[in-house]
Amino acid sequence: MSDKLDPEESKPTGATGVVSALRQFIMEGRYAAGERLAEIPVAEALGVSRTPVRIAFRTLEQEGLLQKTGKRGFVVREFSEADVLCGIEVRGALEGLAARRLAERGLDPNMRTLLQDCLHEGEAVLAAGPLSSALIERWSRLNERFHNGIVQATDSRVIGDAISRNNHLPFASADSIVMDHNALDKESEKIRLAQIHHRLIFDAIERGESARAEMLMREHAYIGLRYAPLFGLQTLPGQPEPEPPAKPRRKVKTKS
Amino acid sequence: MSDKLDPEESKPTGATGVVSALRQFIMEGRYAAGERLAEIPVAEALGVSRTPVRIAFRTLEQEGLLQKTGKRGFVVREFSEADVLCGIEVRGALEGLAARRLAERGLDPNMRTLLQDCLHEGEAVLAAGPLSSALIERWSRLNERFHNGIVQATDSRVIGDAISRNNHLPFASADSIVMDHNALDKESEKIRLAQIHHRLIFDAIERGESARAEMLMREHAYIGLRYAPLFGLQTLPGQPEPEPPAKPRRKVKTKS
DNA sequence: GATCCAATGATTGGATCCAATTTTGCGCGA
DNA sequence: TCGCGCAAAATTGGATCCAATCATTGGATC
Repeated sequence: MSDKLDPEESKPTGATGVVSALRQFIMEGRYAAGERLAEIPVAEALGVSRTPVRIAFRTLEQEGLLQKTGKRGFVVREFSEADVLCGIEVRGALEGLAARRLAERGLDPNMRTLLQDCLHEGEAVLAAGPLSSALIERWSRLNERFHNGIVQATDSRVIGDAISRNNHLPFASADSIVMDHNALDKESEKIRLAQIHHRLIFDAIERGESARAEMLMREHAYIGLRYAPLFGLQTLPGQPEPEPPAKPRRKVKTKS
Repeated sequence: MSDKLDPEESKPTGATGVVSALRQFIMEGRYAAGERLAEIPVAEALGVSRTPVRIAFRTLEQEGLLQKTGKRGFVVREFSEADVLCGIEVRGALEGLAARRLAERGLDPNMRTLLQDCLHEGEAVLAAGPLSSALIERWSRLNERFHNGIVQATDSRVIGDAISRNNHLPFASADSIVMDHNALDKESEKIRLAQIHHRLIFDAIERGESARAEMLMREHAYIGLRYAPLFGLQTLPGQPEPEPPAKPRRKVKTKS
């Protein structure tokens, strides 16, 4: 409750609290990419002892946000544009796998109604007039339920765990689609398209069209990145590069 | 050096040593699936203090080998047959993604020679007469180099990290193909087929046939599991189930 | 006899202390 | 002036100690 955004006063509760506090600090840029993190300063900044910080460092290393540097210490990992694309493609591959399996094994009634609820909720959001922050919040929740639902409908936690770990990367989660609250009209187009994707994915799953379900889900993952230029949106909030039109950068031709 | 398999005498060096020791204990079944692990007994068994054990528990939890139980303590996670299949499919999806990207972006000369070396080495292993444990070891190494090479040729560590994390599951790594040292003739057939897969994958990558490279890599992942009955081998070493011939277990039909 | 409450034991989480290793800084010599 | 080496400080890893919380068992009461 008290670990919101107080500068130096928030004592995170427990080691998990330290992990989430550090995650937040890294995402906010308070610990810049490439910066070295030592245990003692971080412990003092958070008002805890070194022990939970040490555990948190290892956890964040496994999550991929920190990186061992040489023999001693950790640095905040920096992510390139290629990393962002890879993270999104990994999510597409894994969620696509889940969708395919679901299409092959069939949808149980509970999951069917859950997904349909998400579709109806999506229609409601789109019908509710011009996009607002509250509507984005509603969309975000239903989007999360839709994606989580498909993943959890798998009969094993293995895929879900892999997706969760990938989602620890700050840009790779399905919830990081809508960003620009200043271009709501353009974001609205993106949500409209995402809703169409959801309908098509549900439809393909229900019909048992597993290959189509997989491919639609993989394409759906690109919606936050590759679709942005379609609507006059920037790819990444911080970086102004709108997308080089065509990069035929094949490094080496097959020597025939 | 000293942490091999001495019952109660091996002091693992460092926290990472504790992690690998526990991993080994879990794989060997010394800590059975579902068994609860407490810090103090494990620390005493390993001859270290509780601190590295605590860190190791968190690490193994992230890796998926341990699981929080209620409010207190960890249990060794148990994996179903569905989990095994999922782990293999996840690897196929991710390595397939890597192969596709590699086919699309082109192969740089170093990687090309590395992969070709693996192919030549594979031919040499197959030409070296009847399969032996030493040859299996050679195959295992080249197989690892081949798979790692394709993954690391990606221009981002994100896919490789995801695969590494998946490979922490004891059954999901590409190196867990060959198991049965008592049916070497049959395993030899599997290696022969895997070598063909490798050649085809390399060929598809080199020709830029990205979709084909991806699909071949995904299929290749099944070789340890789905291909076993083809050669009269058991699917899993411990479990005698050779594969139910056909399971049309679609749970719910689409109500048309 | 059963159920609920309390007390004690067990176990985990955090803090501090100690040792080991690495890094940095300063001085001396070439 | 540059490089090498030694020493000191900083930082990390491990061990132990203390507090807090959860579980189990025993007793008492209904």
